[in-house]
Amino acid sequence: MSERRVTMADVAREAGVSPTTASFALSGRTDMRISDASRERVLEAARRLGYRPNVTARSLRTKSTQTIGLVSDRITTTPFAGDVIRGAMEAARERDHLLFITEADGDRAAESSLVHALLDRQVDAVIYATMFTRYVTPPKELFGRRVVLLNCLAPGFDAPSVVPDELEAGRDAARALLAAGHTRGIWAIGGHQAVPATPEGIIAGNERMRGLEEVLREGGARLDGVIECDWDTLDGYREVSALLAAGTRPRALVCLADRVSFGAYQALGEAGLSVPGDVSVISFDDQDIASVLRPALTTLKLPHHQLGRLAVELILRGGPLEPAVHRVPMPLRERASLGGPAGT
Amino acid sequence: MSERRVTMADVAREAGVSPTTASFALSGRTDMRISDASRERVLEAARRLGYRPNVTARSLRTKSTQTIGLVSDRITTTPFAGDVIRGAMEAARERDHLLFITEADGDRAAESSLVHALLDRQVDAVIYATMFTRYVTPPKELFGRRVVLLNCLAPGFDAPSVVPDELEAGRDAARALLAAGHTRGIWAIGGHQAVPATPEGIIAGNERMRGLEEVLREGGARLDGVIECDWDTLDGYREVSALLAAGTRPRALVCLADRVSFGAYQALGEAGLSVPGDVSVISFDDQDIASVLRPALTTLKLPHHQLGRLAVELILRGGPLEPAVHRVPMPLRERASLGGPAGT
DNA sequence: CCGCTCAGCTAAATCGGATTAGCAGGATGC
DNA sequence: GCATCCTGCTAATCCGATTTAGCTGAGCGG
Repeated sequence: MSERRVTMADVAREAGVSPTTASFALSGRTDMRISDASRERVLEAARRLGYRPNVTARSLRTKSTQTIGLVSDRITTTPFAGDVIRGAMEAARERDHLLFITEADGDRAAESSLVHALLDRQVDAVIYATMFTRYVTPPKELFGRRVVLLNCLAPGFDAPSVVPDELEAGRDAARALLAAGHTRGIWAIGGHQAVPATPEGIIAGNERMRGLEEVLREGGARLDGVIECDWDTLDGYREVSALLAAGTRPRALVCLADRVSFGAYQALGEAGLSVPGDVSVISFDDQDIASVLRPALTTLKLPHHQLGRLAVELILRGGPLEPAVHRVPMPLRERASLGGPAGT
Repeated sequence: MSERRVTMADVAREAGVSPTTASFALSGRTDMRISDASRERVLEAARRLGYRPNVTARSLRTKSTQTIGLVSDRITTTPFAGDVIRGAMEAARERDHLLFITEADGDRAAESSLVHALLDRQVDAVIYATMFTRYVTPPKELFGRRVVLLNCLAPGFDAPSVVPDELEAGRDAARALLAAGHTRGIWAIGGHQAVPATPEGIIAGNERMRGLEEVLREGGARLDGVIECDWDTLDGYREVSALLAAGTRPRALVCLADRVSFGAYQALGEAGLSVPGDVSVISFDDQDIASVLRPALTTLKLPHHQLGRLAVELILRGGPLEPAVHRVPMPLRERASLGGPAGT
C-alpha cells in the first residue's frame, strides 16, 4: 500500500556492496565471511534508509512466514474466549509472529475453506480451537500439517492438545469445600453435561464431577445430590428454586458453571437466604460476571489465557509436534461466596 | 509446512502448456487469447492435482496479499469486542480476505512495532481500533497508508472513521421513555463521562446525554437530575442507593451503561423497588449481561458487529479511503425493564 | 617464482507466481 | 503473390528476498 518500500537492493546500493553481501550482513550470518567494515556500512545504510525486510518476499525462499493461523468454531464470540486469543497473541508477539484469526462457526465447509485460506498464505502452523472442551475431527486439509489442538482432543490425529485440567479443578473445588468445613448438605448443580456423541469423560462436566466426588469421598464427605441441568442462568435459577421449594436446605452449592451460580444467587436471594451466611457457593469458569456478583463468586478459573499461550509456545518451540495432551491448571479464585457451613 | 505444494509449473506441465498459458487460464483473464481447449485442459489439470495458488508468492508481483491487519488498544479483552472482530472477519471472508488481529494494550511502542509487523507482511490495509469511542493519534507508521479508524476519531488524519451513532441513541432512549409515558422523575445515572483530554463531545457519554436531553425537552419532559459517576456496577449500586436513601423516588432511570444498570438493579432490589413496576430502567450498550438480568434490560445496543463489518467493507470497496465519519445506528433492544410511569 | 590457501566478495539461481514482449503460422486484403 | 493482421501461444523479466557456486587478490610455503 502506497510509497515504495526501501528494498535490500536499495540498502546494498547505498552501502556500495552487492545484494548478497547486504543480505548476509543484515541477517547476521557468520558462515559467510563479511568484513566488519562492510557489515557496519550495510547496517548503517539500512538504518539511514529505514529498511525493513519484506517478510512475505523472504518467506518465498525460506518457507517461513512467521505467521500462525487460528481456526475456531466460534471462539471469538464467547465471553472469555478473547483471553485465548490474547494469550496466543502475546506468546506470538514475543517471538515476532503474527496471528490470523478465523472462525468457522461450526460449519465444516467454512472450516475447510478457512484452512485453505490459511495454507494459501503459507502459515507456519495452525491452531485448531473450540469454545468448549470436546472431541473433534479436524478437517482433512490439516492432516500432515503442523497443528495444535486448543481446548479439544482428536484421538488418532497426530497433534498435541492443550486443555484445562478439569479433573484437578474438581478436586480443588472439593478441597476448598473441605477446608471450609463442609461435609454434608453439599449439592452439585449442573451435573455432568455429558455430550452423548463424545466417548468417555474428558468433557468438563464429567471430569469436574469425578474430581469433586473423589476428593469429597476421601475427605469423608459426600454429595447430597446432583442436579443435572443446562449450564445457564435460567436453569440454575429454576433448579435451585425447585430444590428450596421442596424443603431442602443445602449448605453448599457446587455450581458447574458461573452462569448457573448466577441463577442460584437469584433463587437464594428470593428465598431470603444469604451467601455465604446460609449457603456457600463454589463455581467453575470465572467469567466476567463472577467478580461483579455480590458477594463475589469463588470459582475455578478456566485458564483461557494460558491455553492460548501454551498452544503458541508449543509451535514456536520448534521441532516436531508430538501428540501429547497438555493439561493446564485451573487456578482457584477465592472470593466471598464460600464460607463455613451454616450454623457453625 | 510439510509436503511440497502443487505449483503452477506442475499444472502447466500436466496440461502440456507453458506456465504463462497456465497463469492466464487460471486467472481467467480474457485480454490474452487462450483457446477454450487449452483453458479447459489447464483447469482440468489444476483440479486433478488439487492446485491452489500461493497467495504469498503472488503478492510479490501483484502487491496484494488479500490480508487486512487490525490493531487495537485492548479490544480483544473487552466482553463485546469479540463482535467487532467477528463482524470484520465475516466481511473479510466474503471477499476471501484474512485478518491479522493484534493488540497493543495502550502501549505506543508496542503499537508501532505491531504496525511494522503488519506492514512487513504487506497487509493491504490496517484497521486501527479502540475499545471505547475516543480521539486518537495513530502511530506515524500509519501515515499515508490505507487505514480505517474503528470506534475512534483522529481529526486531521487522512482516514475514514466508523463509530456508533451515540447522539441518535440518546434521542432514541428519550423517545422510548416518552412513548412509555415518562415525563417526570427521570434520572440519568453515569453522566457525561467526559474525558478531559479529548476535544468537544463525540465521546459516548456526551452524545448520549445530548441526544437524550434534546428529545426529552422537545417532548415536554426533562431530567430531574444527572448523577456523574464511573460506568461500573459498583458506582451504579452506590449512587442509586444514595439517591434512594436521600428520599428521592425516581420513576425512570437512564443508565449510561449496562454495568451501571446492573448496580442500579441491586440497589433497587435492596430497597424493595421493582423494575419496571416501580422504576423503569433504560440503558446503553447491550452487554451479555443485559439479557440475563431479571427483568431483562431494555437497552440501546452498541453495534460492534456492524462496526467491524463496515470497517472492512470500506477497505474492500476499493478506491481511495476518504476521511469521512461513518455513524452506525445503535438499535433499541426492547426487553422488560421499561414500563409506564409508576402509579399510572 | 609458482602454486595453494583463504578471506572477502559477487554473479546467478531460486522461490511461485504475474506480466510484457514477441514469435509462428494461418487467414485476409489487394 | 506479398504484406498485413490476428490468433494462440511461449520466452524472458520481475517482484524482494535467500542461498549456492564461483571469482579475485593477498599471503604464504617451498
